[in-house]
Amino acid sequence: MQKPSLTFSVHPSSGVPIYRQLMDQVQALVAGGKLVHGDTLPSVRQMAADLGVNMMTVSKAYAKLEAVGVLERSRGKGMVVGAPRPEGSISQRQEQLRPLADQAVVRGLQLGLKPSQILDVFKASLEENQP
Amino acid sequence: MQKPSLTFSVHPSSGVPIYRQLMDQVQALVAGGKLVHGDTLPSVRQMAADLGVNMMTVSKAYAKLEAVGVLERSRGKGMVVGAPRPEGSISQRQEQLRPLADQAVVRGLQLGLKPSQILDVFKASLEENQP
DNA sequence: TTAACTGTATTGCAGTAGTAATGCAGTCAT
DNA sequence: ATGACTGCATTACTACTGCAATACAGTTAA
Repeated sequence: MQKPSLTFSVHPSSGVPIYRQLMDQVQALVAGGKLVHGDTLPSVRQMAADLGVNMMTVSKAYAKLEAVGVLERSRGKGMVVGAPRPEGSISQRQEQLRPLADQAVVRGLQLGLKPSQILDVFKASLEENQP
Repeated sequence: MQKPSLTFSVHPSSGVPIYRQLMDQVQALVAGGKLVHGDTLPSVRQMAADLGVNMMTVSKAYAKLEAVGVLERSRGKGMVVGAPRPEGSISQRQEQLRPLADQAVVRGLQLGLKPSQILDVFKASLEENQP
């Protein structure tokens, strides 16, 4: 199933690599449930044309997303959103999340925010990304 | 004031650049209150010898930390932990934290964790980094 | 002043990241 | 079988990153 109105955008001179901007957007859509198992994404050529970039750049993003388990790809067909496949126990997965959490927390403290104020940011982010 | 027992460590082949590993450690110590305004850090040569790396690598880490406002440096003297200087309103600073929070949240969702489980990770991280 | 400490600027170099042009290869409707 | 669509591998080039060797420059106490 092709989702009609998914629009992506990249900012080539933002410092963040194009392929990564694209990855993040797809990943957020999947994590947030806007894209679910079975949905297809625009072809590399389509997406490349839309964004005005080389198709290999798009391909690279897709490839990395497959490596992470977000997408499944097959030559001649297209890119499809993969089935969610949680690996390991809950606490193991929580452990994996820890470094990112630490990074954010340290940054928050360094901004002079109180723990409760930092927590509020996390809560807000959770609400907005809620599936 | 020199803190006697601060020990740093780097893992050169971890993929994370040495200077960044060092930055993160110092930054975490400052954010967590283990290093406060006025404390001095080991000299670049000292630190370089301890870690077994080039002193320019240490210097680079220190330089970046100064750019971020964590340290103050002056030639001939040494590196000193700067005064905390929160900029902008609370909500402005919370806004700055938002991208990092989003990144962590998306990752958590992608790991198949429930919002409450993600929040638990954040709380745990906050406790451990508490000033 | 000088010794012994501080950090810095310059330069070089190897490795990698990011992007792209182009041709190859699988799939499917006709 | 063929055309039109899929994604992929190869190659190449640029720019940047990370690290280091070395020489320079400020500070302070004797």
